[in-house]
Amino acid sequence: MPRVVDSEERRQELTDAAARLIARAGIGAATMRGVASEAGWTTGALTHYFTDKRELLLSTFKASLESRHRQRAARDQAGPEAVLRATLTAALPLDEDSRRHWMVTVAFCAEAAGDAEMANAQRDAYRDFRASVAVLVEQAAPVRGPAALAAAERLIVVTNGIALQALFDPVSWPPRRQLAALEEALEVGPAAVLTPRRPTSEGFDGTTLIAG
Amino acid sequence: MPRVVDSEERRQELTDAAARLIARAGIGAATMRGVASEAGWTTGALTHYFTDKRELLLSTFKASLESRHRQRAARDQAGPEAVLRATLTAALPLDEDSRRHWMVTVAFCAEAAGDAEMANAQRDAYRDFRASVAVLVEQAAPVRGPAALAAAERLIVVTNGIALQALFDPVSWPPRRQLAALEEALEVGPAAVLTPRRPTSEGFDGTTLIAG
Amino acid sequence: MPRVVDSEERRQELTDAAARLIARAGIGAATMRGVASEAGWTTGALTHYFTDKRELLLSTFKASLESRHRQRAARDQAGPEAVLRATLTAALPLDEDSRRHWMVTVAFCAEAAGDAEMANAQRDAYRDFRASVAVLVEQAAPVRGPAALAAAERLIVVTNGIALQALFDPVSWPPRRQLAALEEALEVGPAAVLTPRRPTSEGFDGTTLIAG
Amino acid sequence: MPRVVDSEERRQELTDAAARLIARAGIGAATMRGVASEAGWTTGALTHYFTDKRELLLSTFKASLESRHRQRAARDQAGPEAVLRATLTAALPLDEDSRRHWMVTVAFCAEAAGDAEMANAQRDAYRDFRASVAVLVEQAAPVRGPAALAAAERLIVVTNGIALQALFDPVSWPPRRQLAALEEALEVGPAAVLTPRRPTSEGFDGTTLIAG
DNA sequence: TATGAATGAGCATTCATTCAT
DNA sequence: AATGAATGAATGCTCATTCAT
Repeated sequence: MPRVVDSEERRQELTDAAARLIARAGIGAATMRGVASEAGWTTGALTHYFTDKRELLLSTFKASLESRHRQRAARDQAGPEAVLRATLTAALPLDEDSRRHWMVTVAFCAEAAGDAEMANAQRDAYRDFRASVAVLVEQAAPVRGPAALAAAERLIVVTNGIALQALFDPVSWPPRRQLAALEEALEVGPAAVLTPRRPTSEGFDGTTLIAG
Repeated sequence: MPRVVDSEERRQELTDAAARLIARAGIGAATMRGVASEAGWTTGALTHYFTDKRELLLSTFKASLESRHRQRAARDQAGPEAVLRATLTAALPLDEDSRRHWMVTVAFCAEAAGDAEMANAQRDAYRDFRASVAVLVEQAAPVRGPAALAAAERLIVVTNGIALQALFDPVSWPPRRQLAALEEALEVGPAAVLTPRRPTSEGFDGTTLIAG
Repeated sequence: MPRVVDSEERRQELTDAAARLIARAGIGAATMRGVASEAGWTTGALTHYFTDKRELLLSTFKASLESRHRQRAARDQAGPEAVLRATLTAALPLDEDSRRHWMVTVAFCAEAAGDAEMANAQRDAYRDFRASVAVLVEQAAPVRGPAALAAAERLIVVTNGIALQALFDPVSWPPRRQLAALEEALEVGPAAVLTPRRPTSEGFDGTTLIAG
Repeated sequence: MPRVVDSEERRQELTDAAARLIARAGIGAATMRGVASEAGWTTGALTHYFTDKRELLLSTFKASLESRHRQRAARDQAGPEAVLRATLTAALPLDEDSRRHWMVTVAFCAEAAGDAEMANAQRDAYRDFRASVAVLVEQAAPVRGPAALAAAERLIVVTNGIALQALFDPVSWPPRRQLAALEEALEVGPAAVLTPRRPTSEGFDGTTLIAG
């Protein structure tokens, strides 16, 4: 009998390394050698678990999504409003981990152009997320069906918009600002589905932070 | 006597080719050979106008921005509200050209990780855009200073959020839907700075479109 | 107690798979993985029975020879003329099996260049065959000693010449033509050691077959 | 203007190196790096002139044939008997050069299995040779049409048979013996189309040479 | 100015081989 | 006996880059 190995765990280990590398040094640095080295393995081990680089990248993207989903599921015991808030919050690049997911997503988008399968994977992931948020909206607010889906899209518009700016200009968009902007959108305007959590005196005023 | 060549025009020609290639086939296809071939030149011509690949990419990104700015400037004769609308609209991937700019931006973001100069170029481009929009807001609405900047950010949040979803799922986000979503955000909620243009019965209901 | 395994039988099984693969897909396809897969085993099993790839190839060549010898021995009960005829006939690529032996031989020749041990194995195999044929000639015809050896060489010249052409152009050299050409050489000219078997009206006229 | 290079000459230079390497160290040694090194160039130069390894191998085989043809053409001024003799003689591995052609041919055969295009190239080369020899037979002997083609095949059978044995066992088959065996076949038996050149007392007795 | 020949490092991938189980 | 995880060197090939013309 050969050495017993948890194949899925090893794959996870390797896609984690790939995600780290992509987030830290760009998609261009995500070579087979680079990923193997980041993971502390050899290239041979990499090809043992992934047929080729494309599959590694695809798996890295999917694992990154899985990881977000698992985090989301872990919060499912709270009330529906809290869960919706937490779900959208988890989609913001607030810490190293979520920022990494965003970098993987963007890198994957840049790589997916001209690759139908990758583009579809990304589109499906987005639609899944939209559907999940719609369900949460139905649970948290008195909207149903198409209206819930439209509300979900409005919320994702705001979340993604914040995330992208934070990705481009992290200094101007520290976690506190991202959260304030999301909170405001959730409570005011077309994306508003939640009642204000607290009469925050802080507001959404980023200008004082654009020092750098 | 050497042939007279408009150096700037040639560079534009080459960065256009690079942008086309990146948008069509992904950042991975943007090799020196590939870009030269797309432009109808040889690699030698490429290295004649750009010291190396990095400069080519950086120039492609900057040229892509320039191109957007030029389009924006071309509309400056209209009223301030119209100019603001047009500016944000121009930031949406509504046609081949603007979609190309977005793909370049995303590719550049994926490439910029771990490259301070590239990351700064992207951040500065974002800040320039924010400042431009803030000026337009001051001209179009009764807000000034930091409040105008915050309003600009809100508007960019919405614009980028729509753009990113449209990039991931073009089928669900045809031009008409993108415009409706932007219009709604401009007129309702925290990002609202404009008075409704028309009592549109259409609204922002994407659900009927999410069939495919 | 370890499983009881007929080691020799297993080696035969593996070299057979190697021969099949070489004949079907060329020497380049004869990788350790490929041979193991063709045999229905893993690479580990392969290295269990052969110290390395070189030994596998050498064994495959030798096993291919053994197999021919065994077929020859099986016919030894017939009269000397028939045995000589059968021996040379068996050296022609008339069916899948003998064609396979020829492909292994050729592949081995291509591989043996620059490898003294392999080259010697091939030379010795050739000399063994020559000696065997010489003995059969002595039994079948009234020639002895050096003259029998020279006659054997003449016969092998013809046999190999037919075989090589049949290998290059199987369509022009179907089994019937190969046999006719051999028969003619055995009965006429410098290689003739046998009396004509039958006054064949067919003759050796390949031209009608070279249509395709 | 770039450096002026005779592209065809360079290709010839590279395929020559490949042929040398294949003959000296076997088809397994004919790697891109190995061939480049043998030729005194880099791998980059190799891929500049050949799209991939397969094309290099195919070109090497074809160039090897071309070379034989050129040598044949150079003798075309002599009388028809001499030309036929010279053509068949040139097909024997008598010197380094012709031996190299044979090794390339054999290596190519081992590689061609499972590659239809390569196999066809080899078959066509064989058929071309057969047709050429048939023409020479018509010029040198009073046979025409199908009979000439059959005679050509008989001669090639002998030539190839001698060559293959000489390839396997060069010590037993020095040039003198190869020539004697060919001469004998040309003048006696089914392949005889020529009148004896001289009443040689030497005959075809290889046995005294099989010392080593 | 522009070419394309040439470089050689680096790429993804395949391979023979080792070895713990 | 047999597995298959793991290695790392080597492979074919692509690439950015240089440079003589």
